Amino acid sequence: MEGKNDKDFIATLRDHGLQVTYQRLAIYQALYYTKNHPSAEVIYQQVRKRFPMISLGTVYKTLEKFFEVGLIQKVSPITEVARYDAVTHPHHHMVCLECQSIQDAGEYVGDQRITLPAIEGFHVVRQQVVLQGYCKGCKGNNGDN
Amino acid sequence: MEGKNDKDFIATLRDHGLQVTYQRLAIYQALYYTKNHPSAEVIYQQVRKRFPMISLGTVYKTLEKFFEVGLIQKVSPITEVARYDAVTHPHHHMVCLECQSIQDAGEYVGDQRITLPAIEGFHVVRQQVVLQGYCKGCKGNNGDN
DNA sequence: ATTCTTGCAAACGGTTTGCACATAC
DNA sequence: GTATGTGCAAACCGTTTGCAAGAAT
Repeated sequence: MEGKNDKDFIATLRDHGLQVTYQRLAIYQALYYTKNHPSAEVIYQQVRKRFPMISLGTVYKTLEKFFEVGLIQKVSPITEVARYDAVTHPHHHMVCLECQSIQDAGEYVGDQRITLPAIEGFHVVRQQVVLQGYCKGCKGNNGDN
Repeated sequence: MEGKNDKDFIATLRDHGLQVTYQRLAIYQALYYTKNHPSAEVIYQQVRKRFPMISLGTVYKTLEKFFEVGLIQKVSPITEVARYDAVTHPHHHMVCLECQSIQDAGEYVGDQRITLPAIEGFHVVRQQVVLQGYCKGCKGNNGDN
């Protein structure tokens, strides 16, 4: 996981059906060697050190492309815009990937102990399970995955 | 939970230390009687049917205020801007409420069966646990909760 | 009377888009 | 040579902000 050279990265891009450019290489490497889940802006600043002529637009387009072919993950936001809920006690949500609807999915956060390793040093205030998928109405007409 | 009248709603607002206006009443009622987790825009359109002079800015300010005093919940987005991750296999995330940093929190989504009732009709593609709290560096200097 | 809220419009910031030029294959 | 990607700048859209007028206590 450490000793990856340019050839490996190029192969990875090709394996995902992507045309290889040095911009894509730089962007993927920058992301690969970061544990921080950086934003597009942060990646842009990082890559710019080596390639000052790169544009922020390219970073956005490239990340979106990477995400489309499954090379990287988009951590958040879950929905494009903020959504509100009059129900204040903690509960889970099911978000439809097609129509963006959100349904409640049970009220078991408090009871249900989600045991995870390696959270020493992290003080948990809230925990929420987000289920992404297709709701009743949208099932069937899903293109991706 | 059904037979709430205006007086009840007014009391609820007062209980949360809020000054009562008909705009706030309308916004809260609109949200209260919706299971859809609507966006600010949707709430605006809804309320506008009864009060055509209301402004979108007021809806935003009001929802933010409601959220501050704990009257409603903001479902998403978890972070303000999109964040990316070269690690593609499903795993949980810890999001710091202070510095917005994101750490991985284990890779147990696949194994860990999160059993929830009432998800018939919903086809789950991904499930993710989001832990919100304070990271090592930010612990202590937290103002809210 | 004072403080808080509203409405309007402008500003803001992250993201997307259109297009001419450049590059990968 | 053709299709695809890049850079730039403008557009876009959800959200926030500033301020004067209005309403709540």
